Amino acid sequence: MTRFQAPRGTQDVLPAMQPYWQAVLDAVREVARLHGLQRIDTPIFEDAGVFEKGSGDTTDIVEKEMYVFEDRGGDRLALTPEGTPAIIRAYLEHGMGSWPQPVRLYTTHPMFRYDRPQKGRYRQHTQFDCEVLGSADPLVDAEVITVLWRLYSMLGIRDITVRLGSLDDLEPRRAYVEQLKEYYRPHLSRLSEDSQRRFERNPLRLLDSKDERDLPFKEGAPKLLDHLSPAAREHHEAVRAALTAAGVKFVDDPLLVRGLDYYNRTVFEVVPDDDTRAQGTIGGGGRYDGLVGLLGGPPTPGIGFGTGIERIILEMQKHGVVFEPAPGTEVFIVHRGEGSGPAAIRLAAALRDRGVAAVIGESGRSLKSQLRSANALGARAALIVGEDELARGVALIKPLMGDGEQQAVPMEAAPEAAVRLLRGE
RNA sequence: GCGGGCGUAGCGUAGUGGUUAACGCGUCUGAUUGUGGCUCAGAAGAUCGUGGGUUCGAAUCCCACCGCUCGCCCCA
Repeated sequence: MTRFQAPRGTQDVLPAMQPYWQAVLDAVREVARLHGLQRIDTPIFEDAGVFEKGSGDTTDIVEKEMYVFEDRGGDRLALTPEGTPAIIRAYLEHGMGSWPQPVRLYTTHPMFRYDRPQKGRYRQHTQFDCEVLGSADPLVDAEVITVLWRLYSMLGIRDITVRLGSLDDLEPRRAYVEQLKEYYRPHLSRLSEDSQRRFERNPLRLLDSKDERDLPFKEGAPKLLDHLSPAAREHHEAVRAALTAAGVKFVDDPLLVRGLDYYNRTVFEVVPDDDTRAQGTIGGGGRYDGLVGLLGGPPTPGIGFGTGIERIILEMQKHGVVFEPAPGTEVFIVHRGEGSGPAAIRLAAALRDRGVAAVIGESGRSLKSQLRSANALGARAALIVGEDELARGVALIKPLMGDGEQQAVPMEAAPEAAVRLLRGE
């Protein structure tokens, strides 16, 4: 009999890791409140078309990483590989276009991508996703970036930089890409295999190559940021000015290209200053003014980001963020002998009615063993109900912190006595 | 999809051709009959990732597969 394992690229979040998750989720909630973001939850799976149309069916995410399946009714469904198209689907489905604009939404949602796992990359991960729909204002771009910035700072993550780029609008970008291809075409045979592929598939990525064979050509290549259309140039400058005003540490990154087709104008990533690996990126996003239209809606501008909670936690650990053990059991109920079980249950219920965390020892274990459990759980007091106590109608209350004496109290008064003891008499 | 590293009790490790695979932590039990932490004693817990090969003999050497992990492509 082979034992089961968690599927490749998935992980169990064990109790010891929960404080990190709790801290991140708390911070997400708080930063969302501060920025006026409203929570939305979309299904784990969607019609596969939402992503094929939305994310773009030539993107890696859709082409090689999406979990697609047919359900018993014959519908083609996909496990959510990224949040934006799903949220836009909901925006359109529920007529959010007639809510006060812009609509500011966020979620934390599991994402699924069939990819080779490695540090910071999993087949199931969780993203904090934020989307603001219905505004083309560059101030909104900056505001969205400050959501990320504030979140990271709340969590003790420092030494990070926002990389800021602009992909211009669709038409001017096409012209630029032609220019770029013209520049590279004569050198094609001397480029790396990766870059030869990029030339066809995603020419913008040519500039992002780290291969030695490609480096000599990068220098003279036309840079997107130097060839922006006037409107995109103005937008980009406005975002920069706003980020400066907000105190966000950022740099222009003329090579920033993102793996999704729908972005235009502002794109950004947040990377740790000491991490150059691709999956060092802890968050990223951009503007997508054409996407709502692609999904069948009226022309509606939008911008958003995703940030991986697992990566945030890795970064927190790198920064030495640690948590006090969460306060657990307050009162441990030790019981022994005939009829003590129901008495213990009754005590536990009475304690919980008073808001006290109570755990009952296991039947049949010695007092010593049960008290050891109490100690292991960090309980601050024990209530002991044995044969003698049952016969006398009392419970023993024993302080486990400090050096108080244990004493007998009437059974009915025991819960209140425990509460008083926890309060410090 | 490509390349590197690693698989020994729940966890961390030792053992690198020779009896019943060792240690620490953790778990459970006990230290005069009903009392935690510290200490002490004992116990349970391992098909040495799986399968094949070499050998008188394999955790140890070889091969394949599986898994984990790190990096590349790409992404959070």
